[in-house]
Amino acid sequence: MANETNNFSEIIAHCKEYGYIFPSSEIYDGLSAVYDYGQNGVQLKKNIRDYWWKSMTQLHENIVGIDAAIFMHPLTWKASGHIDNFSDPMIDNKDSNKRYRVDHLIESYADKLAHEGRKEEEYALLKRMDELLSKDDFTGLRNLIEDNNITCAVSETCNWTDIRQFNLMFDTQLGTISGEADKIYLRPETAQGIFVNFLNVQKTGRMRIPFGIAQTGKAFRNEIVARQFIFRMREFEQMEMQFFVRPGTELQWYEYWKEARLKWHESLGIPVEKLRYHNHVKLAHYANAAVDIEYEFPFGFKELEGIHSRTDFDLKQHGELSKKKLQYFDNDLKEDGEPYGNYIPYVVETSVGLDRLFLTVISMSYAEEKWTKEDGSEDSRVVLRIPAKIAPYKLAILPLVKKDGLPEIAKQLMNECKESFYTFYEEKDSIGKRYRRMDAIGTPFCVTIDHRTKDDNTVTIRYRDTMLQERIPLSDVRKVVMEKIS
RNA sequence: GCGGAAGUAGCUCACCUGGUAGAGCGACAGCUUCCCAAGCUGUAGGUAGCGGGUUCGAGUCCCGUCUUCCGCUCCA
Repeated sequence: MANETNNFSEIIAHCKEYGYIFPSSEIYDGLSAVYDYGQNGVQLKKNIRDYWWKSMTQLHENIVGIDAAIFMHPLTWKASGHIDNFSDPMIDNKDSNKRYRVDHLIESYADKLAHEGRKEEEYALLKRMDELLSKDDFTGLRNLIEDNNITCAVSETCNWTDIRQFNLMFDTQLGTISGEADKIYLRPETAQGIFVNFLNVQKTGRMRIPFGIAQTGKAFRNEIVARQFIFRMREFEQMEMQFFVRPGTELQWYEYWKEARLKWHESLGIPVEKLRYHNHVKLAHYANAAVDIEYEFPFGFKELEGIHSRTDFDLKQHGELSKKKLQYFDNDLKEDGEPYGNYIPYVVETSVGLDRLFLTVISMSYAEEKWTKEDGSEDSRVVLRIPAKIAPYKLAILPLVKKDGLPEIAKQLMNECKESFYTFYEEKDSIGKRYRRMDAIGTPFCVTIDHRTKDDNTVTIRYRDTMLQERIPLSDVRKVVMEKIS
C-alpha cells in the first residue's frame, strides 16, 4: 500500500472534485486568491475550528472567547500601526523585474555610503527619504533614487518603474456617501478586536491575570502575491488567542505557549516530523519575541501559526489614542508584601490560520495508493486519511443491497446515530464502489448491513485507513464510533 | 509584478496542416452481481475561458483580456 504521492495540483483538484474547496465565483472565471468551502470543506473547517475553540476555552478556565465585529473604528488601525507601518511604497526594476520596498532600497544604498565613510551623505539621504515618505511623495522618492543613481543589485541598472503604494488593508465606506471621512477598513487581523475589548471582558468576566481572550474570525489582507491555493488568501480566517500577563513574565508565558501550541498540533494528528519552529530574527514593531510553527506543505515548510510576545504595545497604543486607561489592578502580593498594583498587561499571542490548518490536514491526509490484489490484478484508491475526530462524515451506513429490508435497517441505524455524529447513507452501486467514494471524502468508518444482519443483528464495520473489516453487533455501532471519534 | 505552461462535458483528454464537437471515467434512472472501483440498458450534460480580428467558414491562425499551475520576486 505504498506509492503515496503528494502532488499539490492533485490535492487541489481533489478538493474541488469532492466538495471541499471551490474557486470563488467560478462561473465568472473566479476571483484571484479567493476560495469557497464546499459541503465537505465547511464541515472539516468547522470541526477544526471547534477543536481549537474547545481546547482554548473549555479546557482553560482562564481563557474566554469573544466575537468582535469585522468593522472597527478607524483609529484602531492607527493605534495598531497598520496604517503607518504596513503600507509600503514599492518600486520595480524594469530590467531585472525585481521588486523592492522603496525604503529598503534607499537604506541599503545608505549603508553603502556609510561603509565608504560618507557619513554626511548617508545622513542627508535618509533624512530626505523620511521627509518624502511621511508626505507620500512618490515622485520625490523616485527622483531621489534616480538622482543618487541607486541601482538594482541584479541588473545593476537604474531603470525603475513608478513607485506604487502597496496597501495592506482593504477599505470601504461606512456612510451612504463615500468620502475620506467615512473610510473604514476591513480588519487585517482579529487581534485588535480583542485588545479594544480588553477592559470589557476583564471587568465583566472578573478575569484575573494571567488570562486569555480567544477569537476566531475572518480577516482581510491585500497580498502582494496571493497564491498557493488557500495558503495565502485575501480573505481568510484566523484563530487567535491573546494571553494577558504580568510584565516581566511574558517570556515565560511565551515559552509556555510555544510548547503548548506545538503539542496541540500534534494532538490534532499532524505528524511531528512535518512540524518545526522557525524563530523570527527580524521582529515586528510590536514584538519582543516571535516564533512560527511551520508545517511541511507540498511546497515546502511554511508558517502555520505564529506565537508572538507583543509586549504592552497594543494596549498602550489603544490607551493613548482612546484616552482610556487600559490597565489592570493586580492584588497579588509581591515578595515585599505589597500588591503589584496598576499596570498595563503584557500580551502573548497565539495566532493560527484556520485555512492553513485546513490545508495542512488535507495535505497530510491525501494519499494515492496502489496495490496488487490476491488474484494478481492491480487496484488503487485515493484516500483522505483525515483524523476521525475532525472528518466531515464519521460514518457511512450502507445496505449491501437495496432490497430485502436492508435499507430499512440501515435507515433505522442512521436515525439512531445522527443525533451523535454526521452519517452518510448510500445504497447505490456496488459495495466496493461505495467504499471508494467514502475513502475519497475521508469518511473513517463504514458499516454494511447484509442478510446476516437480519439473522443475528451484526454488521460489518470497515475501517478507512486499513481497509480491514470486522463484525460487530448492530446495537454497538453508535457506541463504537463515538469511542473512536472522541 | 516578471518569465514559462495551460484553459474543449463534473473529471482526464482527443479533434493531426481551419470545414458548424467526440471518447473514457463520473453523474442520474433502471436491471444484475453482492463485502472493497471500472457488468448491462437508457438519460442528461459543451454556443471549446471571455472579447475582438483574419477568413466564404475558427476549438483550430492572429491580437487583447481573464483565470489557474510552475519558477522568480515579495511578505506583517
